[in-house]
Amino acid sequence: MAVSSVETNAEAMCPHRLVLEHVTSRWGVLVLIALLDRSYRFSELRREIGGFGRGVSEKMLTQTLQTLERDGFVHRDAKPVIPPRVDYSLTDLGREAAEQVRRLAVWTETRMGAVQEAREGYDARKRASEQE
Amino acid sequence: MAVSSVETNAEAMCPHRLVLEHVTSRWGVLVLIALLDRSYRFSELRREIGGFGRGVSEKMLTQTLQTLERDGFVHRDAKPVIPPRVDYSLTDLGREAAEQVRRLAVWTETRMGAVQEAREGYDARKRASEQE
DNA sequence: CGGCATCCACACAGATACTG
DNA sequence: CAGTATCTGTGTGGATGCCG
Repeated sequence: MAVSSVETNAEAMCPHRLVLEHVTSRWGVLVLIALLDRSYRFSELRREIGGFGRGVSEKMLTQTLQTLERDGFVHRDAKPVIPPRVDYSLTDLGREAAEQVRRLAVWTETRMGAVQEAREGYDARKRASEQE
Repeated sequence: MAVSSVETNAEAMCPHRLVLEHVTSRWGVLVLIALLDRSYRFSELRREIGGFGRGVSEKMLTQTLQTLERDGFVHRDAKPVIPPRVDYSLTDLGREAAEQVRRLAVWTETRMGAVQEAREGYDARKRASEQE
């Protein structure tokens, strides 16, 4: 069973581009950054990531974690207890990736002002040309 | 008109997370990296990105470029000639982002071996547990 | 609790056809 | 050439039910 059909189709692509897509995927980014702080349990992680606005669905988080685990970025520690307890953490490989991703995220935050400004200019120019 | 409805819905999110999604989006990543080398024309960029496997659809490239332009990462230079000629290049802001993204892409390439290894282990363990 | 399987709705990606 | 408009397949994600 393939993780998802989009990947099955893309199996012919250069493999590193696929890994890059996993790391930069919508939820992959957030999972990696969260796990950089500490290990998380499944539901904990879900709350952390979806702490505001829209959250991850259970299905998407599962899928994201499985993909990242398969690529060797995330370690899954399932403890055979009742009730079940599963902890997710970064591997060394995953930590390297996560640090790069976090750097990008931090940069984004510091540059938000410039982005906002650019958007206002863009929108203004667009409005002006529409009602000429 | 919003760029896309997913963004309209996410308008309530922390804005920097949206920008991060633009930068790390499927085609955004590739566009930024390509433009780091030099400026490209529309079709040129399309060929460069889809040079193998699957490419970008015209629509998605348009959409990606418009989003990145609005965020102030990409500069669009449309020359009023026949036939039309439009050149895309990075702004200073976009160059900063693109360099981060490229670093991540390069890291991914150098680490492909480890990822492949991790995957084989994962798949082997999975097969073993399935047919127990 | 931490999943997996299924169904369903819908947004999005992509192909196609068309325009300035 | 560089788009826009439109249509359709598919991926995404919610809801639900079930299991270890």
